Amino acid sequence: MASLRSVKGMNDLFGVEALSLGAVESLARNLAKRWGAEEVRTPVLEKLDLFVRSVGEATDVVGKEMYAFEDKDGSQLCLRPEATASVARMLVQHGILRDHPRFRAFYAGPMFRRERPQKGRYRQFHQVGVEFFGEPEPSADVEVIALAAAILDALGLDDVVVELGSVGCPECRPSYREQLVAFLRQEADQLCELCNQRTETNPLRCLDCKSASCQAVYGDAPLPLDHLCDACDQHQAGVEKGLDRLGLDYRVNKRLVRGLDYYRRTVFECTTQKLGAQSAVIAGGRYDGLLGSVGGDEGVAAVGFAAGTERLQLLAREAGTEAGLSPADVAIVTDRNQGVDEALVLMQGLRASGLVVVADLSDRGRKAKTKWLGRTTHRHSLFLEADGSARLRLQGMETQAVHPEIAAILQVLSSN
RNA sequence: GUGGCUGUAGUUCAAUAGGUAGAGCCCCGGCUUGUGGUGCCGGUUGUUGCGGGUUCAAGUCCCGUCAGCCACCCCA
Repeated sequence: MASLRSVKGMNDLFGVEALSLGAVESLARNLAKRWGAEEVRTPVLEKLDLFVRSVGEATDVVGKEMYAFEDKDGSQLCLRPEATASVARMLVQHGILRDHPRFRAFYAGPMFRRERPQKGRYRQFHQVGVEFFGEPEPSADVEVIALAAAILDALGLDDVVVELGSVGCPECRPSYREQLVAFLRQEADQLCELCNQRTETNPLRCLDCKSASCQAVYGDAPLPLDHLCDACDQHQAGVEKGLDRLGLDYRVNKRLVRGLDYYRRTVFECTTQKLGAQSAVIAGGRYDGLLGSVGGDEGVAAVGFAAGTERLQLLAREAGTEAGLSPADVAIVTDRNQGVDEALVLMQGLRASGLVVVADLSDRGRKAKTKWLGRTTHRHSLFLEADGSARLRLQGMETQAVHPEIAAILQVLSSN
């Protein structure tokens, strides 16, 4: 068995685990619908190149955490590490934007990243997310953030903070980046080894280094928000104004950056202190131009976010709002294996009328069956006696004898 | 990829200074209670993660390995 265990970081889900993960997904799905998003499903397996070109080859997600392999025909495939690139690819491949120049997508499903597993982080994990395509205006950013906030709110999560920032656009980012790199090089001897590496590979990410000594230096660093071009600046102002108008709480974080290359302008993150090192629960932003990197129209705007489903679930558990297993409507028990056929007919009828029915029709003893009833959650129970009579018990009510008119029982139960 | 902690029945855990592996829960059966998680009796379950080593003898010591958890990295 040891060798047949599930793969490291990939978990079997059953009981409340499976149920509450599904509950989080449908909660997000229902809310996304209210925002006009429609559900899409894309394959779990994609061409490796899709992520190399959109997410970025230099990013950790693509560079070191991807499950990539060669298919039998020699093509390079991988398990998707995220879904945004896939959705973008889908839109281009099917020319969806011709019919729907503004398209809002919702998705839910498993993603794969080969990292060391820990609390709230698994190699196969789940995300729910939305992408709004073809909407360049700040109001779309506001709607996206409002949806993220609505999901958190619906789960009763009030210790999650929305942080907002901007990483600029191809107009203003290059010059800002140069300034930042110059600053970093000047302070190189003050910085940690990692930040010195990042200075060359991804300087923006230095800004959220966890080292206290680095942060001390970054107090004087040029920040992206202070170096936006006029257009980005106005966009940012528009987003903030919209959020204010809706009364949504957020905190402007001047040094908020992203790990994926495709972000432009707005970036935001919903964070918590309750998941150990995994503070990000929902993260997103704007990625205008992403369609260009997957072979589509460069000019198409896009905003969206992805939420870690397990992380939402874990937070709901701590908040006491996690969905639990629901009780059956009726539990049926026979006396030994007497009256099994009658029981089957009854169950068929009850189920046809929409009730959840569980039963123990085995030839086990009365004791075993009453024990079973005792630990099985249900609203009503029906003890079918060998003589054809039945005892109906409503939860919390006294036992009462009932004659075996199935129709009458059905009526009693379904009118409840 | 790096570091720390852990690894005994399905599960939660025990096992004095190394001496032939135990308990609760759960599960199964019976009795009792005229029938709802009661009480009593009985029963099943383990290559003590795996592989080496030290020893007359290792769950207990040493090495390795794998797995889990937590942290770093990174991210949702």
